[in-house]
Amino acid sequence: MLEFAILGLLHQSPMHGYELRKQLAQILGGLRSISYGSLYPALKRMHAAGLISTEEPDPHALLPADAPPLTGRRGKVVYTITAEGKERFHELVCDSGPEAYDDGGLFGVRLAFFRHTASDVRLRILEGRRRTVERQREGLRSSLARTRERLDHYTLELQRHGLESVDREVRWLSELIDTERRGAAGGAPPETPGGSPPSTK
Amino acid sequence: MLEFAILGLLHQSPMHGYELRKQLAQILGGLRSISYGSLYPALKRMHAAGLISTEEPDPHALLPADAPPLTGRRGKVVYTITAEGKERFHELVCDSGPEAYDDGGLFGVRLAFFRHTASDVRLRILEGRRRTVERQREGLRSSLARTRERLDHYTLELQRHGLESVDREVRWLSELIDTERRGAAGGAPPETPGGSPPSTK
DNA sequence: CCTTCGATGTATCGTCTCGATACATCGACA
DNA sequence: TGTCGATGTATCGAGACGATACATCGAAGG
Repeated sequence: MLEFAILGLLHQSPMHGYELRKQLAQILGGLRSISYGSLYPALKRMHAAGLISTEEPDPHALLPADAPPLTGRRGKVVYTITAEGKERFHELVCDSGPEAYDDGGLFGVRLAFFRHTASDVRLRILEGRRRTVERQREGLRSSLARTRERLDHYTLELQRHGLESVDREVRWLSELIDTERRGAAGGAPPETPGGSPPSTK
Repeated sequence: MLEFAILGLLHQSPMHGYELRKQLAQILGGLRSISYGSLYPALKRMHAAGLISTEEPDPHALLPADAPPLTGRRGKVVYTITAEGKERFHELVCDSGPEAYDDGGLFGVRLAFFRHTASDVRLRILEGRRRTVERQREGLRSSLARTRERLDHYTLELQRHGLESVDREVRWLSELIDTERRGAAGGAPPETPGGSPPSTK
C-alpha cells in the first residue's frame, strides 16, 4: 500500500522524504498518517528493487578542513521514479483483484489515484469494495441483533454508531458507483501513455 | 490497549484464549479483530507480570504407554485474573488522561467497559475524545478548503466522506455527553468493590 | 463404519509498522 | 545573540499482524 502511494506521488514529480510524508498524510485523510519508521525502509526497499532512483548531494564535497567531526552530515535526498517504477505503477493501477478493496487503507489510496485508472477497473473496484463493506455490515447487524439484550448502554451505542458508519459507507459507495456508471461513456479515459489518443481532439 | 481489554474480559469470567479472541473481536466491532500473534504474547507478558494466572491440565497425566509420540500435546489453558490484575484494571479504568481518548482503538475499548468507570471520569473521557476528534475535523476542514480546487472528483469525494464521518462522530459524542450529564445524578455508580455502599440500599 | 470437514484450541515465525528519538540545518523573531 | 519551530534524514526497540503448524472433537455423509 505504501509502495503504491509512493509510486503515485513520485509519478507526478520527484520529492524529498519529508515532502512525501506530508503529501501522504493528506491523501490518507489527515488522521492515520505514515511514520518515518515505515517510509524510509519502504524507500530503501523500492530503491533496491529499482523502482525509484535517489539523487543526493555529494557527501564529501567542498569540505576544506572538516572542523566539525562530520558525524551524521546528511544531505537532502531527492527520490525519482524510474521507468521500471512507472511500469509497476501501471500494473498496480490496472489491478482490480480483491486486495484492491478488501483493505480499507489500500482502497483509499487507490481512490486517491483513480484518475490513472480506466473506468471499467474503477467500477470493479468500487463494486468489490461495496460487497466487502456490505459483508461487514451484515456481520455487525447479526451480531448486534444476537446480543442486543445483554449489552449495556455504552456498548450498545458503540455498536450502533459503528453500524451506522458502515451503512453510510455503503451508501456513499453506491453514489460513487452510480456516478461512475452514468459518466462511463462521457468521462475522460485518463492517461493512455503510449496509446492512441481518441478521435475527439 | 490489548491489556486493558483482556483484563476487562477476564474480570467477568475466566476464559480460554480462543474465547477471548472471539469476545475481543465483538468488542472491537466485528472489523479490526485481534490476531493470535498479538493475543498469546500479550497473555504471556501479563502472566509474567502477575496480572493473570494460567490453569492448564497436567501435561503428563494418565498416559500409560505413550503410543503417540506426544509431540505438541497441548491442553486447554484457562486464564484467570489475579487480585493484582483487578487492581491494575481499576487503575486503568479510573485513568482519564489523554492516552484514554487520543487513540481511537483504546477509546473504543474504554467505552466497552464504561460500566466499570465512575460518571465523572466517563464525562472527562468523552469530552477529551470530542476535543481530539474536533481538532482532527478542523485539520481536515482547512486542508480541504485549501486544496479544493486542485483535487479531482474522487480525491474530493474521499476527503468529503472522511470529513462527514468525523463530523458524525462529534455529534455522536455530543449526544453521549448530554446523556451522561443528564444521567449523572441518577445513574448507578458501578462497582465500588471495597468502598462503602451509598446510603440508598 | 469410516472419513472428511469445520469449529475449537494453543502456539510460533518472519515481516512489517509504529512511536520515540537523535541529529542537523535554516529562517524568523526577540 | 539566542532560541524556537519548521524542514530534513535516519534508526531503534516494542509489538502487531498474517500465515502457518499442530491437535482434538462432533457431525455430516458416502
